[in-house]
Amino acid sequence: MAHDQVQYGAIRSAEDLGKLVRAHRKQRKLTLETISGLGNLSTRFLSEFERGKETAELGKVLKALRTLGLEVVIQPRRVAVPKPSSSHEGEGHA
Amino acid sequence: MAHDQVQYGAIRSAEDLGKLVRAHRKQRKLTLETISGLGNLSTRFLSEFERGKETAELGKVLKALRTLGLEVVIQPRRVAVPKPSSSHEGEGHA
DNA sequence: TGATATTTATCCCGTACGGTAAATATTTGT
DNA sequence: ACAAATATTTACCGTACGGGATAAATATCA
Repeated sequence: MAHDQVQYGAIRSAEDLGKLVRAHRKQRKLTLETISGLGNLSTRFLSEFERGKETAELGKVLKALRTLGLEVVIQPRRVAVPKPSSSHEGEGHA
Repeated sequence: MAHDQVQYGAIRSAEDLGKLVRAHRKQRKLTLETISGLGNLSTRFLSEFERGKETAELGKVLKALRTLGLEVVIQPRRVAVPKPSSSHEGEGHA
């Protein structure tokens, strides 16, 4: 699989966030080093963050998101919408 | 002023996030201790987080948000929309 | 004012994170 | 497919701080 479509949307965990970020970055063909330079963040941090590090620091996470052109929106949780239809989601664990 | 309306929406900084969270919690008349119990988070952490601690850990931040019934949405940054009109925004620092 | 909520201080263990270089993994060209 | 080029991960080390428990100090509310 080369490039699935990035699934922007609600985040439940650090892992979710990391995966989304990595997908977004890859899609734009940017390297960790590039982001590192643009955002003044270490590649080490970025690497761990994208792999779902729970203990990544908030400030750096926000900076990484901004650097990548991503926006964080907070809103009252919506009542889980059913789901249109797709075959291979990737929900995984309950 | 007792309770302004909580401004859900885009987050730019840890401070923004903390303020939003605190406003949301207050609006629901919940105490730090209550959230602490529900989310298994220390009141110390919650207090610092709501006051904008940049170094708060991502995992705990997400947990706090969930516990408060808030949802995090990530999306490509929208091109800054003009602004309808209001008097006292609170932009502040450049 | 009394009750309730939030902040601060103290003690302390565990680890985030920045360089840097080496080890791996992934991508690309032919 | 294979090798070369490029990207990502991992190991080391040391400094610095996160955050848990708990109690005392403040602040806020009714």
